[in-house]
Amino acid sequence: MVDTQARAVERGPGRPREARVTGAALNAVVELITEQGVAAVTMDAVAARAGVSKPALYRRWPSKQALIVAAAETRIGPLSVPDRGDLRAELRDVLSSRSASYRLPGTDRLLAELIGAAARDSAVREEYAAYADRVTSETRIILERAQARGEVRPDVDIRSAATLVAAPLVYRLLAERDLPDARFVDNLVELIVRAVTHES
Amino acid sequence: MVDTQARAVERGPGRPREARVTGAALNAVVELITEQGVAAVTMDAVAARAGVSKPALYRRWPSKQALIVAAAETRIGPLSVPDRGDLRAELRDVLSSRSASYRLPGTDRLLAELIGAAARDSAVREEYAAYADRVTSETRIILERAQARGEVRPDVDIRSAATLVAAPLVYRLLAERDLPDARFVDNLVELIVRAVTHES
DNA sequence: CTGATATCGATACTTCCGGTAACGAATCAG
DNA sequence: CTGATTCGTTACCGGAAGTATCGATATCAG
Repeated sequence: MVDTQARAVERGPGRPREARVTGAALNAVVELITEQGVAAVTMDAVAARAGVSKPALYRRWPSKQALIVAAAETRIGPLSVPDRGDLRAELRDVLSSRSASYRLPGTDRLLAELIGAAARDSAVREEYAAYADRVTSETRIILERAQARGEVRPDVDIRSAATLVAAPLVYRLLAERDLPDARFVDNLVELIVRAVTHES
Repeated sequence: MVDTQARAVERGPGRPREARVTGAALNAVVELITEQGVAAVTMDAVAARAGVSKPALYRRWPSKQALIVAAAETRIGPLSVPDRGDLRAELRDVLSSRSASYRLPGTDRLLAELIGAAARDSAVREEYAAYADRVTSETRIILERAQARGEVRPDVDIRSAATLVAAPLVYRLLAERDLPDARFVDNLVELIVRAVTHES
């Protein structure tokens, strides 16, 4: 990840890492988790599926959990949030995009495993926190822009509101064990807009 | 849990289960997870800490994950929701109570492990789904009562709104890695009330 | 071209942990 | 008393995470 890119740039001595290995491994994780569930994701299975040796995996990621975090990031990365000058439209954009990611098969298990891994290992936890922050920052940006425009009431606490926007999709997926569909997104947008703006 | 109570009532032949074992095991799980983290919760460690044998654990819970689910339920069980005739007050009640539970040390790790375990094992998943449903039902009840009173707009979708209420606390705890404090609860209550009622 | 370095795949290994089996002792119902 | 089920103790099995070592290969510095 960061390590890989840095090494690819600085180009120290020795045989360079084969680019094929990294991609194949991340793919294998997603495939295994989608087809057979989290329990099937063993390092041996990932190595076999990717056509790669186990030590090659450990040269790239310090643990299985770190590998899973990296795989998750290929699925649910940060989004770009174009400024459309309209809170409702931007909320609909970001929530629709994210709910589409969440509806991909296997994403629920990937996310659940991510949370579990973060609880286990402190190194993974920090990486996960940074990732989560990156993911939620766009929501915060949308709200801040709208507040600057006067569309969002000045007394609204942006951080609380950002949590209110980001949380329901994940909760619907992981706690309520259901897919966040378009109707749910519509309902959320209306509720949130009413919560943070001056509309009646 | 259910199994234990049923057996304690029907009283079949044979040596009865020692009540001490169940409680000591659940305590040990919470203590271990709080003091040393999830990784320290091995069945051997739980047995040792509880002064109990490993087979005694497996006579009560079919797997380690089931044991953790049971331990979690002792921490974050369902709440009673007295009808106070006022949406804002009832929301404040339920969110304050729940955020107090979440602030107990170790609850974050317990919850994260719960989600991870649900992703791994289908039996645990169903048990967890039932538990989650129990937990969120009170929120739904509050909203339905308020809608019947006319306090909540008739066009509000109760299920979506219930998710909007239940999700932020957990999200703040697990994704944003921060404790849901009283100020956050206040902010949420105001945002949600504005979202679902006729107030401007 | 040469030597140093770091990768590759393959294999074997250690270690830890979840879960089970087998025991004798204890405690109930009938 | 008899049969059933629990208890704790101990030992064991199997799987999976992570490491070590190997010869072979690829790149860089000089």
